[in-house]
Amino acid sequence: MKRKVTLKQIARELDVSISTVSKALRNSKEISEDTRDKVQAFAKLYNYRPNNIALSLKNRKTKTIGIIIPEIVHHFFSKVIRGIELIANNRGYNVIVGLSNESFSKEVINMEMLANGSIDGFILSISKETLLQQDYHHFNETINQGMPIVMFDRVVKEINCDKIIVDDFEGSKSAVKKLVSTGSKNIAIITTKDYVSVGRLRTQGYIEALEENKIPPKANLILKIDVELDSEDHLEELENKIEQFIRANKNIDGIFAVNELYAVTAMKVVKKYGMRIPDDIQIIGFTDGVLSKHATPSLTTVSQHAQKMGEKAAELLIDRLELDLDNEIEEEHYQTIVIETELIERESTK
Amino acid sequence: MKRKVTLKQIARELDVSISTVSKALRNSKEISEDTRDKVQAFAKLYNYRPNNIALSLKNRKTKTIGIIIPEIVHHFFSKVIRGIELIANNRGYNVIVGLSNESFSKEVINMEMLANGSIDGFILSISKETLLQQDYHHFNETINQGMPIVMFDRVVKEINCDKIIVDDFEGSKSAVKKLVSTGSKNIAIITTKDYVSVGRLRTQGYIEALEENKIPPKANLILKIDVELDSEDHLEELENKIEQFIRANKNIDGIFAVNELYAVTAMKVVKKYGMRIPDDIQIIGFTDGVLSKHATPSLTTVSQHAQKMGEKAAELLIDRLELDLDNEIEEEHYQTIVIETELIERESTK
DNA sequence: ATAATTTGCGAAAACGTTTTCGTGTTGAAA
DNA sequence: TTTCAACACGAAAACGTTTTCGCAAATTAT
Repeated sequence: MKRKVTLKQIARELDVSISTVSKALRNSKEISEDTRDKVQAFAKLYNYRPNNIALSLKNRKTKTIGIIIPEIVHHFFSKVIRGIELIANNRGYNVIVGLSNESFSKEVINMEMLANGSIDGFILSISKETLLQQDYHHFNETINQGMPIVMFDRVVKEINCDKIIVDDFEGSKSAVKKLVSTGSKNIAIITTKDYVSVGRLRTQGYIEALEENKIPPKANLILKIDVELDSEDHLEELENKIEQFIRANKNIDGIFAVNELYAVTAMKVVKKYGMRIPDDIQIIGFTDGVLSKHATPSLTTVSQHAQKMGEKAAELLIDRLELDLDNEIEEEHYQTIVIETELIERESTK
Repeated sequence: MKRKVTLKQIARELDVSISTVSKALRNSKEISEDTRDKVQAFAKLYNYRPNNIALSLKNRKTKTIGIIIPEIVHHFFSKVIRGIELIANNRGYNVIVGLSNESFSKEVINMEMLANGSIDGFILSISKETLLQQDYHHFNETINQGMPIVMFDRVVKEINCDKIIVDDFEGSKSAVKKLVSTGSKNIAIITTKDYVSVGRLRTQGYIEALEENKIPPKANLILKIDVELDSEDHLEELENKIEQFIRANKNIDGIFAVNELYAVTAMKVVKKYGMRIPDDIQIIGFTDGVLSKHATPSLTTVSQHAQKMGEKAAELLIDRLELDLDNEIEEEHYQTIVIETELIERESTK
């Protein structure tokens, strides 16, 4: 087992100084051709690679991006990561992932762990618990220490930073409009409680779409699910809630669900009651995940372009990181980029 | 914007030496109670946190694990990551993720990037292209440099390292046995080409289960899919292949598919042909992902306990990392841990 | 009062780089 | 022959830690 070779070892072996080795490897003109060749040959032979940690310390930047997300076993988030990783890698950055697991304290701890020099900046989506408690001090502290943050999807207006969001409002509106235009009269929405910003926005889009079509929204057609039921362990309970809801409103002929899970669960219930999709009832979901694509019938859905969100987030962050280097004048101009949604029509709508 | 405070700054501010500050913060007995309190108060006030990079350089370990996987938008892999992250975090490690995207060169580049000091060890699953080319030099080089590797799921016997695998052979055998015992006579398998080790093993399990039940395996009931068709872009082609296969073998009354995608696609085709599941034909998949759970009918499947695989991998790696510290005697005793599979029975079987 | 010990702290090295500055040697110009 | 520039290289600082060692002052033991 040969350990990694360092400049010092090469220097000793070749009987020159460390600085000479370093310069020779970087093709400095200061070094004679002779020594340069000799050093480079030796370095190649022993497969020398500069130590990243030492470079990070010296340069005071790590070329690493920290990602904090609530959950990784999730089509949307993993697609975002893929987008981030793609861009990051192309631009010479690595990606380090922390999971908050929807918990406030894990989010804080994870961020503190990474903020102490391990990374150059964050890309994150806020945990539900944090949104609920509305405690954002850790974001501000991080930013105040000069570490940029880019938030995506679950963002919050209280924090001043770059943001990538999906147009939840318009996306949801277009989905509901589609239901209206294809003949649904009693359109229900299955959404989250309001403190989840994306849920709230999608609910608003639903209401506005109805109003624009002169359909008065009815409170009993709005089902707000508690986020606790989102996890895979509470599938049954979720199903029960939706079943009750549908049984209590037999006249529903269109459902807009704010995520995939709600949509497929609704579909299951609807099928159980013998209603035909899309003839008797149309369904549209949000997030173009693997469930929508492979459901039977396949699910019409609002695509969020998750991967593009990740790519944009990475670009924004890296741009800011590399801009900070030159312009030490802090360009405190934060952007919020809206990624357009797209209605992907499949079999669950007419 | 206040930059992160360092020992040096605290020292200057309090008019003591850097070493005094360092010792005071670590509650060294060398330092008087007076100075200790003073330093600690000051550090707390300015929210001092030691710089991870400096620590990494000094200690020559980063407390970071590198993960290389072929694809992150994949239920199995993201569950593994979740398991790794869980254990890693509990034991004070971070996790840095690289994606090979099933490509040999990206795998090599990613590993080289991380191996230069950024991480203490690897957890990885080999890309299909690497398996195809059978070029494993990068693994050996990494190991030779004293950086431990733990492989999971897609492993290879040529490399000497810790491994976590699923019992593909037994898992597949038990699935096929289940089909036999519930009355299927003509059982087909939809699998991958043989160079994907897990595909090969599952095919072997299928054959052995048949033989143990005195059913002669028939070549025409074995469909080997080219991995190129696995991506989401080739769904149609995959579906066509499976459709042809089923049409050519109308007597099939049981299907064992070596992954979720093949299983749900087969299900789709079967339903299209008006066959009832499980009455006319039973289906079992492999990998307990979100598709199996939410398919209609829900899919009986062989669960691989992906999260547990990740946890075990992380434990194995960290154990070795922390053992190396004390015992500089290299305990070159590598383990291969087999995670038992579990047949999760749902609606697609009798 | 002297010797021995303890106490409290600082200097410096080390981890692996890059880079600035200084310096001795060489060759050419004066 | 003297003067100067070019050349080729080394020493040292810096990034932020931890830790070993040394040393003066204070305290205790003789």
